[in-house]
Amino acid sequence: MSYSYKYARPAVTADCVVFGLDEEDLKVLLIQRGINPFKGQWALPGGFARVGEALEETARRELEEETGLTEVFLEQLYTFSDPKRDPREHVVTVAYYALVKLSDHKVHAATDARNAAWFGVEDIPPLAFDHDLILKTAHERLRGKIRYQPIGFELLPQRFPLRMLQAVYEKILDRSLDKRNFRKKILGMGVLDELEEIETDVSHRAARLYRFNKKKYDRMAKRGFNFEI
Amino acid sequence: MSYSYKYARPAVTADCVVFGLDEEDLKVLLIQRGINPFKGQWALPGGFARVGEALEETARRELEEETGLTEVFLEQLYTFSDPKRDPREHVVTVAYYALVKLSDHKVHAATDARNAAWFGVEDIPPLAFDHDLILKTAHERLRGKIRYQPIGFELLPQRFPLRMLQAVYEKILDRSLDKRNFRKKILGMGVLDELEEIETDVSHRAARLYRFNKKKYDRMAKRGFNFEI
DNA sequence: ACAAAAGTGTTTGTTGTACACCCATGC
DNA sequence: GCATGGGTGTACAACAAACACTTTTGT
Repeated sequence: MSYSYKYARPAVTADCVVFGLDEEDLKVLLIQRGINPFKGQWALPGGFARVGEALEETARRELEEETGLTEVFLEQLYTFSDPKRDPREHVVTVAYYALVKLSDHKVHAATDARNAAWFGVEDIPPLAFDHDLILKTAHERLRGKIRYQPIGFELLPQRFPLRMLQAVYEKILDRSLDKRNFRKKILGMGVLDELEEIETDVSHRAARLYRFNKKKYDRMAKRGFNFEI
Repeated sequence: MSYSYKYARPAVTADCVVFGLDEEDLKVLLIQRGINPFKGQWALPGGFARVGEALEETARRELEEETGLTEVFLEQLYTFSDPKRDPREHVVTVAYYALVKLSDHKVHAATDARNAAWFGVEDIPPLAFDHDLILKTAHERLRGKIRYQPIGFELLPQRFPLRMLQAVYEKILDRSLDKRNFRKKILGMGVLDELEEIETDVSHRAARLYRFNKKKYDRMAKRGFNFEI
């Protein structure tokens, strides 16, 4: 069985750059390719589009199949279409980036896909295809976007101490921030709910926990409020 | 002759949202479709990708074929892949937006394509496919991007008075700006060359002309300078 | 002389930035 | 009692915003 078209068509794929954050680093999820080309090399999770499926669905489906991840924050990044980016033939790939709460998802990735692993963004092995370029583009987008969109929360558990939120920004922007100014600014925005809870299992004074209030943010955004760190 | 593939493939197209600015309005270039589907309706210029051609090339090629425009500022916007966006079959389109200096290009569009025309962004006829959505997305992108990237100059002739630059911002951001503050800010950035020339053929005091100095801007940007209006 | 737009500074309020200490808790 | 991070305020500088009049030129 095969499919015929009057004119030649490029193949279409979706690839995902999945970011997670742990105690040390900003991390990216890679899979080891089981087939040629680039068999055995590390690559971004992704795969071929099915007809009748929007590309975001393709990205989510492949992500689940290859890494077990579901229900992650996912946003389109850029479409890469250099005809030589795949040695086999012209393959257009629509790249997405995802942000996951590593605390929730660490387990899944390990169970569902033995050949998936997290790598520190500063310590990435050579990647298949043009995936270095895609990764670099995603990293730049993340750095740019985190400053004026409230996406940093996607990397944290729902309840988090301010220290962790500050660490998200410091790790992604790659510079240190002043604790007092950071708190003043983020609390001043009024998009965080102060919870009654405090941290547990820490070997020092426990910090108060906060939660991002998306509804409040959406209401404020509609009225012209601009999130910005 | 036809082309066969083991798995079904969506078709791939590139579409362009071409913005221009005249004395009155921000305008968009549309073409009237000569064939079905949507024959006779207005649509964004664009067409099918060729294998071996990067999609930006597709966009530029179709733009020239359909409207006569060449060497415009062109940047990828977003990829639209809803399987129902084309009634015939699943067509993934990679959308671009272009900025043109209407003063230079007005003529070409008229000669090379009788069925191309400029429409004010607030006065767009019903468009084919999901082109309204693409246009809306492009307009939002333009509004967002012009504030922190020096792309407004792409809509002006090389030499322009500050009044015209201010008008670019006012028309795209859709609000009025204070003349003194605007001049202070843009001149303070040091990315404009003050020319010896002044306007001609105006029925009032002629303004000094300026030119955007891209080299200076690039150098400053590399050192962390952020353009922002 | 009139119409049209060019060109120009100052004041005020707001926001960003820099900076250091005491407190609570677990070990 | 010590180590670790939690939590807090102030002063100064930089930037944004509001605002009005004189000058130049063409008709």
